[in-house]
Amino acid sequence: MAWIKVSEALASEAGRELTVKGWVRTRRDSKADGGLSFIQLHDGTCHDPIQVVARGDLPNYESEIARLTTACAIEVDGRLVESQGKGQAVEIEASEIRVVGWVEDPDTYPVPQKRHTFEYLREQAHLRTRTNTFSAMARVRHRLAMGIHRFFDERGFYWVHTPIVTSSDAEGAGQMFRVSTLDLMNLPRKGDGQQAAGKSGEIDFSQDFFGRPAFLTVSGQLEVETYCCSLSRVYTFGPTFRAENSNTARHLAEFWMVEPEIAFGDIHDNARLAEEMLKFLLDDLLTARADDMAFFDLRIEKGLIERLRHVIESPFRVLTYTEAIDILSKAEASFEFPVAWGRDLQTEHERYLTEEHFKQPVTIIDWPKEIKAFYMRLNGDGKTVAGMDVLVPRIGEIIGGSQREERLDVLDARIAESGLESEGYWWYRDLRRYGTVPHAGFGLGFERLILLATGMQNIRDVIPFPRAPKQCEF
RNA sequence: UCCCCGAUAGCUCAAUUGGUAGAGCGAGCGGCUGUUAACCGCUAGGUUCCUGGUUCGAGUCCAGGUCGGGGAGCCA
Repeated sequence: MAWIKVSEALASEAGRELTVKGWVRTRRDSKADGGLSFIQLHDGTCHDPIQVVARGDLPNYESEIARLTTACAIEVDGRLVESQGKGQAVEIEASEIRVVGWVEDPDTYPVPQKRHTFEYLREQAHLRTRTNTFSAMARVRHRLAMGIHRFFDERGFYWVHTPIVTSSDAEGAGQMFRVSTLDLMNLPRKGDGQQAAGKSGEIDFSQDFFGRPAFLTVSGQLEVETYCCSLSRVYTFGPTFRAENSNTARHLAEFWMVEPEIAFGDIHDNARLAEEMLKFLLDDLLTARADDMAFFDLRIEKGLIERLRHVIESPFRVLTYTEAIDILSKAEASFEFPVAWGRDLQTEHERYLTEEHFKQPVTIIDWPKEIKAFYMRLNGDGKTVAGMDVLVPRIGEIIGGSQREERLDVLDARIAESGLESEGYWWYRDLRRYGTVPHAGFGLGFERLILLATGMQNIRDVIPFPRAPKQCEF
């Protein structure tokens, strides 16, 4: 008999002989018809389990089948039949059930079939994917990741594998994780040839693995710009690391980021690309994972699907920072932090704009240069730069991007203003020396996209093994 | 990093002024039923987060720590 996925079995016509393999969700027994058991079997290929009917006359019924508990792994041979009961169209009439793996102690199995808090399941990250929510999350995450590749591939973008280990500190913004093979108990010091613990003086990184300080990347942007200035349309998609001691439901120390970069494009092309991408991804997800999305809509956030459709169907509101400040200063809401031109927007301001004033995603462009990174293109007014933040309800900032400064003299001035050393950016400056071109790009926090798409509240629940301050189990 | 809250059975939570630690869910056994968030009965299950202190007596009060949650900052 052909071994098929549960998803395929559920979509098949009755009468088919088949084999399915998976894990028991529940077993219910009945004394009817000489005894039988109903087993809900799940293999992760779709949201719904399939019901297996095991008759009492199966040879191992008393010895094994009647002792199956949640999470036992089994193989089932049988025939797909129309279900006599309500709740499912088809079920499997088992002709043979083989137990592959038992659960050693059902009483202490960490994830029995009952409600659990997400906080508890986080401590059981190796088992939580056996629950409805986390298997749905895994399928949604996969679909969104594949959607990102498909979206860009269909539009002629090349996926560039920017390095994880880097010596440049991208924006000088985020705290970085150091990568080193030096002996922490005996660090080499500058000054003389002798190495001795406790000696004063700076650490001599020339003796480190790379011969210089190295870190985990906080962004692939600077590197991907080099490919953009040759391949025209590129993107990175990979893990990113921030050593910030931030403990919130929206931050991770290790997260995945999508960073497209387009040549011969400006801030408006950039904003359009961001909007088109988000809409494509959400629309594709609602179609391809309708089963899981219905679950999130029912159990995680009521009205989720309707809200996502609203995001897909209504144009994003694009406005300048100056306009945003104007709206906020006229707002009747009372803010904890003051609203004034030149100050960064606080979370409460972002939420007001996207949740209360516009009630849809908002793209804010043209920010004061003092509060944005050095590489953002200086506008004609000399006061603002072509930066861009996309804000969405409930999440806040989901995308941050900009048109890049392509003029070498302006870039050098901005590097100097920002107090950075221009030497480290020699290769970044070279892009402006040899065939410079207007270009733009943005970074999308992949896990924040998943929060938006699923209605989940905590970012640690939309990545398989979350890494955060004091959290690196598994 | 800052502010607030919390930690008691496998899980979620009770426990009055400091005085014998309980329930629901889950689990095991039995009953009933083409069951499906099943239902009914019985049973088992505890170093009350850690260290120290106050007290005749601490789950409860005090100090320090660890971990978790909510909010903020920073950001994606």
